[in-house]
Amino acid sequence: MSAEPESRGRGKREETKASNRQAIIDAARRVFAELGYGATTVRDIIRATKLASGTFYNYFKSKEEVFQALQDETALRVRPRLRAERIRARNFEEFISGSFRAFFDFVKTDKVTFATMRENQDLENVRIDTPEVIAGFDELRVDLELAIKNGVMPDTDPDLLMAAMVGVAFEVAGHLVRRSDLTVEHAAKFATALFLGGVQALPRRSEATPSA
Amino acid sequence: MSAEPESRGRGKREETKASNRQAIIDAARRVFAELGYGATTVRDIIRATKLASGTFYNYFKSKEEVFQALQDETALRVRPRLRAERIRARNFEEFISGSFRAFFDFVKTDKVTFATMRENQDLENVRIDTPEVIAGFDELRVDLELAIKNGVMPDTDPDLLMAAMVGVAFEVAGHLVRRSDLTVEHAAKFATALFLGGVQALPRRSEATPSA
DNA sequence: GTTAAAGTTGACGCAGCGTCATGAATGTCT
DNA sequence: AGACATTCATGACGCTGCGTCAACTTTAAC
Repeated sequence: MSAEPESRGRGKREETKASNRQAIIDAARRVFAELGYGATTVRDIIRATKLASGTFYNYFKSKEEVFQALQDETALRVRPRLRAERIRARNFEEFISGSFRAFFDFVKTDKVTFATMRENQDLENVRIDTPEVIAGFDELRVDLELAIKNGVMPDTDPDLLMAAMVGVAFEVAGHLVRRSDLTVEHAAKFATALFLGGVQALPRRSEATPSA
Repeated sequence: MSAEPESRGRGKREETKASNRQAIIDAARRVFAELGYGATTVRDIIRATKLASGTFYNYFKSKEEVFQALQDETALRVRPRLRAERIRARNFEEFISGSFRAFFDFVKTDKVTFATMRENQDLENVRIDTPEVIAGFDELRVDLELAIKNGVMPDTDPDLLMAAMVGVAFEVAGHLVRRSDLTVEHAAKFATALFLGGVQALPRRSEATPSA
């Protein structure tokens, strides 16, 4: 009666704590997907689990917080892919096209997650502003700044460029999910071409920005 | 005891109907701005009015629906401006730059509306998918298709181009609201340059798309 | 002035919210 | 091993918002 298969030496306490938390997150994912974020109640989530209602609040303050946890899980899966693409890139073109391709690829294969993440059957949506997601955006901006410093890219406003890439990525991804005739390949080519062609024409910081 | 100042010959019935509806919408605008969309309840809205709770449901099905009405009011103000800019445009450059400038201009002068529209103090956001807004997007797409037909623009996927413009517009607008050092002028120049430069490089439909 | 239609009102039943006293399970110390 | 302390699950509780509906009031029609 020894040698538990569970990860080494964690006390039973931590054990169930982790498993309860995960149970709630998993239930939440299922319920959000089924009812949509707006229509889901904390009670719906906890009912989809073996736990009692009070227990929910030992782990999360609200359904928003569970949703954030889901977002973070997702971002945690996507970020490394994007990172890898960008590190692998040997020039600016690969940097851009790799990023878009990786993101669109994720979106297409993981439609459900993206759909739940982006919009629900109602009009309710949730801002994608969890720490993990913000960190992902920041990573992109830092890399853009690096590209500028290395002279691979014109010295333009990296904030705006990041915003533009994010905007295009998400909005095009929306079409990618909805339109069946649209391939990842095509979407990525489109976005890449737009930015490669456009970046050269962007206003340089020395010209237009008043300073900070 | 005659000659009411109110618009001609409308019965008293229609009169109060319109005024009640507007009272609810106005109250909603105030309350959303104060509490944020997520935290606001139908009761909060109706309490900010002289009406009884039941009356709310004679005019709207839910707070979502009032919000949509607000969105539509906003879109109704923005659309004509965008339309005007595009009609005035004598070439593709003016088409693009006019659109962005008009939109950013609206956003900057009407920060509150845009902020309430886009995000609330919580993480909650609402999808901007009301009929009026969609119609605005469609208008843009139709104009893009026209530009393609006229040979002013390469024959690329107008859906994706529209998505890209919308994505950039909204995401950059977000920065415009937050960053005080960012001018409408700069943001518009940025977005315009990106698209003018980028569009030329976009994949043509004859090359890449398999068809419909 | 009478009657019909339309619209307003607030009380009602129902459901979800977040809390908290209770008790069970786990860890600790001797 | 047993006794005590700690941590945590539980579900009932009070509260608030939801959407409905029967009763009433106001306007329109004749």
